[in-house]
Amino acid sequence: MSVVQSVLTATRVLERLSEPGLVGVSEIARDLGAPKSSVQRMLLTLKEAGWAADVRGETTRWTLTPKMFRLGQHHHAGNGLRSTALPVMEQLRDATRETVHLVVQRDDTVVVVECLDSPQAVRAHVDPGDVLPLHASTNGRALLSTQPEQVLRDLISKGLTASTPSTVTDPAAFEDVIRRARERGFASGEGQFRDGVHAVAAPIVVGGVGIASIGVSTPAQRMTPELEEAFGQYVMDAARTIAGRFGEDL
Amino acid sequence: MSVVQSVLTATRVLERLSEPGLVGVSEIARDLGAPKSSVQRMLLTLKEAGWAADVRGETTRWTLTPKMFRLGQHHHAGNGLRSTALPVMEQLRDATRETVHLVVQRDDTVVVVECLDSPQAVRAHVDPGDVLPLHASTNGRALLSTQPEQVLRDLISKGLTASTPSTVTDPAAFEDVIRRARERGFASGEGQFRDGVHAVAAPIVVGGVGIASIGVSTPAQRMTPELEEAFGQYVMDAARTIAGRFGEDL
DNA sequence: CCCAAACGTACCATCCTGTGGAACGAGAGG
DNA sequence: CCTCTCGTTCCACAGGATGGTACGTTTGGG
Repeated sequence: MSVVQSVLTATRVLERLSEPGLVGVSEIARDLGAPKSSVQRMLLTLKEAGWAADVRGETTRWTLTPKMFRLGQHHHAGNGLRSTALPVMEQLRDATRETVHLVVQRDDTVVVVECLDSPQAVRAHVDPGDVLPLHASTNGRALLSTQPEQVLRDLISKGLTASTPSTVTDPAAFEDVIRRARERGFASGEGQFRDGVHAVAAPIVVGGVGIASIGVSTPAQRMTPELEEAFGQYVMDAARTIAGRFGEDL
Repeated sequence: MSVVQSVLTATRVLERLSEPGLVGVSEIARDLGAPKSSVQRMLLTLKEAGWAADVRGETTRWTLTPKMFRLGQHHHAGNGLRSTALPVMEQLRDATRETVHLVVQRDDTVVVVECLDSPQAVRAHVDPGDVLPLHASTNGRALLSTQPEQVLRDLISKGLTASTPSTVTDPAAFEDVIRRARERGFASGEGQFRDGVHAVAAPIVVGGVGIASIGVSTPAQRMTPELEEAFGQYVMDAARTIAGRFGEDL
């Protein structure tokens, strides 16, 4: 089995970098028993790829960027989480008799991980793998509501494109939407991404980080303020349950 | 700036793998615009290095191992956590007037991330970077108490080596120690790693995973059962505070 | 005060390693 | 039966990765 040597080296460097504290080129080289120049090149490469960052002081030290953390969380969210979430999603679907979906964030979008269809004839649906805009999907807003103000501002400054005539694109109005979601603990919206669909969603928060979101979608005509509130409680419960169970499998 | 090409490819493959769902060689190759054979070799390499795993069914699919998640957590714990923990550690030191330290786990050991010395003349001390055995340090036991039984059994089956005459090495006795720590919410021990040092420690649990441990070490002669109980409450409070604040920085 | 050692960085000839096209066997589907 | 796609293997070539070496600084011991 032939294997790419430099990648093996790269992984060893990454492992070393994951250790607490900042390290210099020479120290890594010593630990790995590799030539300094090779390690130096490796670090520059990893920096280029966005995995390592150099902290330039009197002497250059290296550390990992949050990329590893993000990718790890992201993967875990999409895979480990799916099996954890499924039973809860089934409960939620049976309780609401509406379509239930689970999404994770990817950059400025959300990716649908799983979708359980409502048993009713008229129902909302998205396919696993579908990509929705972060700002124009209820699940995306639920995720946004867990994130620092700065992230929100960055997103807004990129411009909020409309997916339907109802999509909220005004910065101030959008901030209100997110603020409301923070207060209630769940997000809600009608026709933001697709006309005629009303959704309610809550973020799944693990370790203070919103790693995924679970939501319920209904045809807009079936939705009432009372139902919205009730579904809100349901999705929050479901999100908490999933978050609680999640992470027990290392 | 010269850069290792293959590593750039590797990172692109890893990023693709972090997406939810399993993927095949061809799909990755298509997404990346790279030759199938290159991707295939890359995947074998990543498997060899422990980052990717192949799920062999009728058609081979690939996914990430938990390695990325673990390294990411580990790094975050050692760095992001340090700044989060410092103020809490200072409080804890001032409240107890004893040495306070923060450790993270690495395999079957714990690594000291930070140590704030007691203001008293006679005091315990460890240096940041010091490596202690998981089973013979109170912080290690605190971490162990958060982990599945299987991990505990694995550790015991490797044999518990004694660091001092007092180190608990008997499997049954050790299981009792961990069980006690689970019940109380913190671990306590005297002279397990160094004679004359009595420590109390609580795990910092984020998302169900014990990512670090915070402890108080005193010279054994200063310790009393009442103090142990009081310090236990202190470290648990500190651990909870840190866990709560942690993770808010993406 | 100077020398030695350790740091991060840069260069470059050599050689080895990664490349990617091509081909294979196996299934799936029409 | 043919075709398309899957994962997998092979190999000659070429170009990139290698690591010894050297340089400019900074530290700290003598």
